[in-house]
Amino acid sequence: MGESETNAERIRRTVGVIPIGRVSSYGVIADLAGLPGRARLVGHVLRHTVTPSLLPWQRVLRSDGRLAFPADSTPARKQTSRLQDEDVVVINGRVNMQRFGWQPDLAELLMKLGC
DNA sequence: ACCTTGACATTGG
DNA sequence: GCCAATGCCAAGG
Repeated sequence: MGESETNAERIRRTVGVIPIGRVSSYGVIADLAGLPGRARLVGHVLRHTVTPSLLPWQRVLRSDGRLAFPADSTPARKQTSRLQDEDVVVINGRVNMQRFGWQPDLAELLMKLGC
């Protein structure tokens, strides 16, 4: 029968495509996953993902480049650490999207997603 | 089934 | 740049 892939699965798959050393945003991931306007769902899915270590969740930021976690919270520090490990510069809980922001060509993404 | 909470985005003051 | 209002909708209570 038809596609039985859940929204959560599509979102996790899309997040997994963000290259090392680059970052994206909740809104962009939602769009690329075929769920326009549902950025909040992306955050929800990441928050409830049981195996976060298998996903590059640290590369997903707010549209303005700020981390979604409260500044100086434990998760924020962990995310910052993981980003710096891949040479992404984080200053004041924020990444320069102009420099590290990444957004694939839609056709290219669909290829990678196996469509 | 209703209400509140969120790892959000966009627009308008 | 900051704040409020809206739209969004799955999960938890």
